[in-house]
Amino acid sequence: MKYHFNDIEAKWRKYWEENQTFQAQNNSDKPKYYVLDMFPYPSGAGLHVGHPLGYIASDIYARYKRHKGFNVLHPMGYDSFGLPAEQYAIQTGQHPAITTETNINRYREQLDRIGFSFDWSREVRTSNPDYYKWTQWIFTELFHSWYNKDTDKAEPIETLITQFTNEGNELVNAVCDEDIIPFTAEMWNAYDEEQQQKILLQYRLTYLAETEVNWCPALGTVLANDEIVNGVSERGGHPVVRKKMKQWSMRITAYAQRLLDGLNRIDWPQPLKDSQTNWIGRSQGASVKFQIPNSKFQISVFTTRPDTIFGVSFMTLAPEHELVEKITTPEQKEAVEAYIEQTARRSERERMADVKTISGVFTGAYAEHPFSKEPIPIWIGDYVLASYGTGAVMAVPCGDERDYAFAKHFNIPIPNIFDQDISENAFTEKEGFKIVNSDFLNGLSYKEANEKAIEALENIDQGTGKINYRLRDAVFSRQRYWGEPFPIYYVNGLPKTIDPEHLPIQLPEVEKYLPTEDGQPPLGRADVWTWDAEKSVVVSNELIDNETIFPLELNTMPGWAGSSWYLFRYMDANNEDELASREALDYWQNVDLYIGGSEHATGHLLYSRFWTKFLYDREFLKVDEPFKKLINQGMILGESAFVYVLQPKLISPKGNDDINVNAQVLISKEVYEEINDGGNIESLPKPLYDFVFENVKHFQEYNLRAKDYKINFVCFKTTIDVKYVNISNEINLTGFSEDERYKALKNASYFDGEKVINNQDVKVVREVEKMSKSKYNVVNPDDICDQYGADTLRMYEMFLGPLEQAKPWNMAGITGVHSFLKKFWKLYCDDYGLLVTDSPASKDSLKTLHKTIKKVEEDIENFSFNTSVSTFMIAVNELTAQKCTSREVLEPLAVLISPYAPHIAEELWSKLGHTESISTAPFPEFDEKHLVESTKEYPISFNGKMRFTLELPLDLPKEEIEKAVMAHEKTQHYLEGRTPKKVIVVPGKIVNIVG
RNA sequence: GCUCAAGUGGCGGAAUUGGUAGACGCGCUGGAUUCAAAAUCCAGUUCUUUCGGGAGUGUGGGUUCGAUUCCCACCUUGAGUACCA
Repeated sequence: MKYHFNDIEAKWRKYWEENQTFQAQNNSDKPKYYVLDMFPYPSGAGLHVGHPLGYIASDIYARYKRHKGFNVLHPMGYDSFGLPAEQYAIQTGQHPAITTETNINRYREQLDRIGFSFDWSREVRTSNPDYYKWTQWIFTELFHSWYNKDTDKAEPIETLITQFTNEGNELVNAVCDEDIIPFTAEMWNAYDEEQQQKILLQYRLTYLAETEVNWCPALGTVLANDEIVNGVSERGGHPVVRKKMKQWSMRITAYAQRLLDGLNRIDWPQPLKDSQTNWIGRSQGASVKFQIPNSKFQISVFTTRPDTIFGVSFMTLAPEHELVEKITTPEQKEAVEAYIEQTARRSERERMADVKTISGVFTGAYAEHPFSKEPIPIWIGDYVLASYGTGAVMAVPCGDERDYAFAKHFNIPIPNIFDQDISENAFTEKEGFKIVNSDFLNGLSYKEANEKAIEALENIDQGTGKINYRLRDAVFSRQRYWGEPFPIYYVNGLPKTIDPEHLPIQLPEVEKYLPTEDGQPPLGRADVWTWDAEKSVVVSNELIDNETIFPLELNTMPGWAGSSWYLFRYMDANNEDELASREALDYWQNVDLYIGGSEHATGHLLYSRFWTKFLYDREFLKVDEPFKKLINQGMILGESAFVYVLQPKLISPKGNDDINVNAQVLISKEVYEEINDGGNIESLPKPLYDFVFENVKHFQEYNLRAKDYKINFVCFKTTIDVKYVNISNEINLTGFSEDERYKALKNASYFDGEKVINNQDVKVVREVEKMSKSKYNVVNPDDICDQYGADTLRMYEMFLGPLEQAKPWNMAGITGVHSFLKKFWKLYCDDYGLLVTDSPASKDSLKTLHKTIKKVEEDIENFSFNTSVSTFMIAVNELTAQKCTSREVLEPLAVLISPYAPHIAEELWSKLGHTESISTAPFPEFDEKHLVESTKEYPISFNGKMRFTLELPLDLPKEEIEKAVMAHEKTQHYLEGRTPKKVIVVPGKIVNIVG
């Protein structure tokens, strides 16, 4: 019986599928455990070896938990709405649903080959109407909710209407729009329906608003802040401009504090928590109002340093600030307008890149200091951002570096309110100083002055303590086709939701996936995209009468809509009446272990926490955090392959024509660096020179045009697709024949440093880069499975190093893991059959087994999967040496390894006579008694250096150990005649002789 | 610039509370088997050495009988972030 991994793996994949081995039950006496992977976007490129890394880790954990007696939910699905399918549709006219389906099937085939224990009966796809029905439903729930700051949670909009009806809005403490007009109960009741709806829209958790958005003309859509990197779109790198549009927004800011607080209760990597904390950007301080004398205007600012209020020597407004044009004096008008124009012309990119230049202009206006009543000049400057805080700052040059630089640049006074030196730099510390020159704050510390200043501001009604967040409300509309349609239609321009019983509102057919000519989103092209409010059906656009038949929303939802709640759908994936049943939600609660990449830190992971908290507030869920524990798996990098090429050329006397001579030579990196510049062939090493000269001359004999041309050459580095490179970094040039890209290289020669030789296997130079199709360094897991099997792939991916660490994919070690599995197999059977016997195991074998149980269990609990692979290797090496054939050792060993290498474990398990899947077997129990030793190999150190070991009984007392060591002949040798000053004996550990 | 993480053989990496540095695997060297190769098996493999030893976990200090592990300073690399008032 040989280890035919391909047959074995196919057999067990089939068995698991037919027997639904990994189907989770929604009611069970066992404790529950929910293991989830971040679901993939099914791209056309398929999976590469980097994708399954996290899936393998979570699968090992899920299988381990099953052995440990848990009812495990371990599902998989697809985040199947998204841009690439739509881009492809635009280019080819192919419906995105079709490409998506094809891609999903490819993913599924690839996933299946690796032997994951997913419960596929619960698969979800965000683009499936049965699924997005509930995404739409959650949207309507958000629409019909408001955030009550008094109860600190979301409530149904009805509770707000009741308050309006009874007492108006003055006592309402809600998270809402800023420009709310106060009204009484009488006024509310007198408003017509339309007026009331307009007001309610200012309170809803999802609302329509003119928003300044990041518009990407090239993609024809709005992007979220986290979809923009360095001022260009994350996908495609297209420029992004600011533009005002009517958009759906989500009032995530209502949850800012709770999103922050929740971080303390979840087990996530610190860097991830840090980036959410930064993204939310809480800062505590005060809001201060500065009056502009002789006018009705006042400037409101936010400051984190109210203690420095007496250090204010000017104010700066963002150029976009609405007061700028109102307060600018006639004398300064020209300069101000010129400056505004100048900043508007600068692109976001420029403004970001250029942090050094200080610019600004005086408006001519003055504000009044709230305490000293001194006039304060008001400037504008583009270092103040319109989108943060109030778009205005009180500038304290002695305590803030930007204010300091600005003041220095424009010769504005810098009053010092610290007992510190500020002649060179601003003093920005918050400790180790006393306030001076500050009236009633003199002599106080930061903390004392802060409190006192806020109190004083509140007393004169010029300010109040305030907490500010950097987090903005999330724009929720996308001008896209391939996304969830909004369940919204418009009556007189006011949005109304479609009742839940009529959901889902399915995506309409369109003939093209582009925006319309007049700039409407692609859904503007649909002919049947109108809501009949009486019959509750989508009907043809011609029927719009705005009485019973109304236009539907043309935007679609963003990618994060479907992924914000999918974890709950898996709990009851096929439920047609609810998002998931109450019982399923109560039983599974939330995800115990979530594994995925760190790129979702401020997108998916923040939004899904927000939606979970909302669903919790509205009592659909019993938990308010989606993912209890989260692990970021490190990226697997590709090892791109390169060769250096010398290309001989012929150049016409005038230099206006050149011909590549088909006599390329591959050269080493060293030679390349020497002759890098190209040019005259006289500079080449002799053998190369001869080769080039001979070939070019030969060429010229047959090409009369080139007769007078000058011989020249260029050198370049070129990428070789890794599929042409073998495990020893060699490429076979003849293997190139069918690939257009390498046609020119097919017949290239090779210069080995001494001579030019023909058509040899050449070694490539490797460089570590991100694994991607465009870098030709993608390794497909299917190929590994073909060659070595899924069990080898699984173990090797784990063996590469710690899960969280980024590491390059290097095939060099895979043979070691593969031969380990062969060796493991040989423990159980040889060519003639099963070797396992019922004879009792030796003491040593039991020790090996229990040592392994202990280590593997600890490793899995600590997610240290790489070290358990080594542990298995050691165990197999030892058991092979011990010639162990005992069932009492080999049977538990098969269970131990089954989370890692499930196929081989199942096969051996059935050979051992079991009829049920090994996944039902309990995890072996560790028994300390097999590891108890009677003696210890004591390391004997001299001044901390280990010199030799000495075996002594473990129960030997300290004094006896010392005696035995001192009596040893080697001790005298290492002492070299010295008398030891001290002998440290730690029983069971070590002996150290000092002196 | 700021924040965080990490620096260990030729390579990936191991070392649980401070206690035998380099487990395990790759690669390399030598050997067995073979007509030969693959595969398999055995031995060796941190550096250095006058073969007694000596040095050694990014660098320099410190604490300790003893430091890869703890503390301080610095260097390098990687990741995130970017005028946040």
